[in-house]
Amino acid sequence: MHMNNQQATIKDIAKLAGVSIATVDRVLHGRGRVSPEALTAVTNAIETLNYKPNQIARALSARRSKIRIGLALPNVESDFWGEIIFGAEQAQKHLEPFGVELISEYSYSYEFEDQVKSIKLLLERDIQALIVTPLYDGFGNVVGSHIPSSIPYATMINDLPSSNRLFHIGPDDFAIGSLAARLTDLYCQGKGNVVILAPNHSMIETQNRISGFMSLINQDNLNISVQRIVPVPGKTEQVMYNEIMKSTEECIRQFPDIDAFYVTNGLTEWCADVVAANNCQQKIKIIGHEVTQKTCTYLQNKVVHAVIYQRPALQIYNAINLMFDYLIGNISKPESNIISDCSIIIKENLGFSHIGGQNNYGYS
Amino acid sequence: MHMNNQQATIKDIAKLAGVSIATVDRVLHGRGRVSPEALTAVTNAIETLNYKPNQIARALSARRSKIRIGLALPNVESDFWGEIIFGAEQAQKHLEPFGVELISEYSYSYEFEDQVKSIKLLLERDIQALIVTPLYDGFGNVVGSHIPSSIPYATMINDLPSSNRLFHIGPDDFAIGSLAARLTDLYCQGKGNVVILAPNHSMIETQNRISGFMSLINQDNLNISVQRIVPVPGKTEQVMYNEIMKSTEECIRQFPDIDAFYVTNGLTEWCADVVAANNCQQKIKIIGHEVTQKTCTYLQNKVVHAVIYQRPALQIYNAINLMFDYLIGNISKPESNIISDCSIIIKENLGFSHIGGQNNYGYS
DNA sequence: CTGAAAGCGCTTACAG
DNA sequence: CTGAAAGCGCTTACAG
Repeated sequence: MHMNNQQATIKDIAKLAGVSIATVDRVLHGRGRVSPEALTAVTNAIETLNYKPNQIARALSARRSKIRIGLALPNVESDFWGEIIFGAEQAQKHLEPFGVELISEYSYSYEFEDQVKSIKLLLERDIQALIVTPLYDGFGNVVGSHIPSSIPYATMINDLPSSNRLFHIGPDDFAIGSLAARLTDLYCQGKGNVVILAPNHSMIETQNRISGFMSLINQDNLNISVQRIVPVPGKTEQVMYNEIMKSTEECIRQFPDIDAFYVTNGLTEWCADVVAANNCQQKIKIIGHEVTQKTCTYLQNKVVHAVIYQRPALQIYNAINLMFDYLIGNISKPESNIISDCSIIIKENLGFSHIGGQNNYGYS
Repeated sequence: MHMNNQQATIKDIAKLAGVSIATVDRVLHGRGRVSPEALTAVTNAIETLNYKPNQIARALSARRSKIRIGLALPNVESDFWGEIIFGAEQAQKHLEPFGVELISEYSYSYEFEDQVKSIKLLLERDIQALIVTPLYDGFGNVVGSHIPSSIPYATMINDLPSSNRLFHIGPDDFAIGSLAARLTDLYCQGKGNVVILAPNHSMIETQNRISGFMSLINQDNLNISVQRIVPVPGKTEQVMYNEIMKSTEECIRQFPDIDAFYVTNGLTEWCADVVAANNCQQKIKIIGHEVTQKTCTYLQNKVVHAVIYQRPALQIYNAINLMFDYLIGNISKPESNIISDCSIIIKENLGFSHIGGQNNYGYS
């Protein structure tokens, strides 16, 4: 006898509906043709027994056919994208018993064309879904147009809002820009001259961070004066590296009464290199983004004062899991825009913050 | 033919070792008697094929016998413990297909004796493991002695370091005390008089937070002067509520030049109630712990300035999953002391911080 | 000490 | 349109 405090199984509803489990399965997935009578009988049985498919059994069974998810990612700033890769590996490990295979293609620059190549390669390998951090060229072209509509895809970190992506996961850039302004205000003790260093300046994400930054200053009437917003050019690690060093150096010269740098992206450590080299760390605070190994040291030494950490490993881990749940039918349609939880990292919480995706039992 | 890029299964190693899968299983779990020859053959096969048991299949099979995990938790401050319950429900949902059943017993006070009763009730219900936030009486008695050694148990939030608990998960209280001092310093713009309000004052966790707070002041030579440390008595919500209101009121009277309160525990909102009622929010900053609904409002209104959030839902979610992994043999011995990642919550990141365990795709 | 068999709950050909 | 059967990879009695 079936205990009624147990979860009903497909067998239970087959029995109650007076059909075979194959028919129940057909109803559950809406595939194959089912007679109207069978359909209602099964639907009712599902209702009365409050049937929830067992995901484990579903997964074990699904193992017979591999699920391939492609990842098209830049691999430029090594700490940041390395953490993404780590998160993908965690997801891989977690989903391997479910028959999931991840196929990665990296572009070693922020060039749009490189990414288009990556996506082509992935599509040749018979992937069922794709996760991409979309890059842009200067002409409004987006990678979405290179993905056939049969392949569901998600964006991560950078969005393609008007595309037909399945979902996007990433920070609220405007909000973290405001947060950066607050941190700047706090570390400047309520008064200071700031220069904003903006790599990837033309990207909408960067623009939003800057807007958020300016907005809080206005809204809260902060005594923070933005001396200049400096676009830092470059689409490869080497060029960006040289350019941000140069820009930092110039700003230190040009603005002798500067109190803080706000670096809008993960290149914070290179700005810090220059500030430390010029021995200005007492005078100039640095507020930035992301956590790299060197940034940790600079936080310890009080060269960098606060960074906003978007937890890249967790983002891709979640993106992959969400895509899997979608492919396997656990969820019919994910939330379209998932805002990542970003952490404030300062010297005093560095020790217990789960950096690099390590030690987070929530996903390992 | 077995593709060598596929994970080996128990069948593969059985074939290679020339035994049945039952024997392989015996070797894997060290149960039953196995001949030395079979043992080495299987061990070698496992080695050569780099065999990893499929957790999904294991779980599906394990479903035939329920796993019962007991939770002995206080349920006093409703927002905080409510979030714990939410996290447990998430874990329940996640692990239900694995045949896991959670059995909760709550104590509606922080009284040691109430918790001992809870544990007795749980033990009567044939649980295989236990997770507990241990309470203390005034005589050094601990709940560990009430748990038979056959039942593995974990502590959460409060530790029993010298007990034979399997693992502990919780914040580094000393470190978050230091973090609180830094936040106080920042919001006081580098100078201020502080009163520490300390509910659960006698608990080692509270003591550690206070030590951490004082320690950073000394170590970094902060211009923060702690006017007084006020123990707030009470072991039930009602009493604690009255007492912290009273203490806050008295401090506002007694220390007219106070710049900030540091509330060492999750009762921050009640301190804020009094500060707001006395219209002191312009003058007195509040730094505290945990996030409640009212605290969110107070953060918005700048009555409370910063709280340190230990993510209770995530902690119990992780504790339950870890215990499950241990029971099912996925991990032989968890790390003994797992430091939770605590978040800084301020007005500017309230909007995108995943509060209450909601929206965290890492565990739902 | 060992192996054949049934079963966990689902999916997927296959044969009607 | 429908159902019996095999299978996903493991565990658990049961019979030798």
